[in-house]
Amino acid sequence: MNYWLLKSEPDIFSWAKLVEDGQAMWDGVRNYQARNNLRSMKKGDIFFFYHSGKKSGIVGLAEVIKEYYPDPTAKEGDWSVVDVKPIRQLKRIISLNEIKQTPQLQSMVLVKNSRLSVQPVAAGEYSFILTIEE
DNA sequence: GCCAACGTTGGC
DNA sequence: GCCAACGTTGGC
Repeated sequence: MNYWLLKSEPDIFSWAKLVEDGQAMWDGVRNYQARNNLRSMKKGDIFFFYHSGKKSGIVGLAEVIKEYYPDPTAKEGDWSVVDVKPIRQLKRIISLNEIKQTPQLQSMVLVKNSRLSVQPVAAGEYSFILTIEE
């Protein structure tokens, strides 16, 4: 079991939309590093759903329900998608600002490479974030 | 809306 | 293969 963090612009695809739809195909990834991470995701892996933009932060927990397959929205190139479903919303949004100010989370990819849209999360980081959720 | 950081493209 | 120019992302 691995943990991840996937980013989305809420105007493009939001947590609310994922909950409303019940599941989704995570398409549109056009960055090789992000794509490779996407391909490493296994069925049952859990990830943080992160909203980028004005109110950037982690909003929910979701799960991979289907491993990678070709991205039907890609006109050219070798791109992939996975299918996901929501698990639950976090009790509060864990903002990027808070993550940056939390010493235990300084090694997160989010802090070091904020642009990567599909990134791994260490098990320790995952469990720590859940402890500060309350 | 600006701009820093990063990735990609293409000329040489 | 280097690197300048350009495009995109995303925080502020």
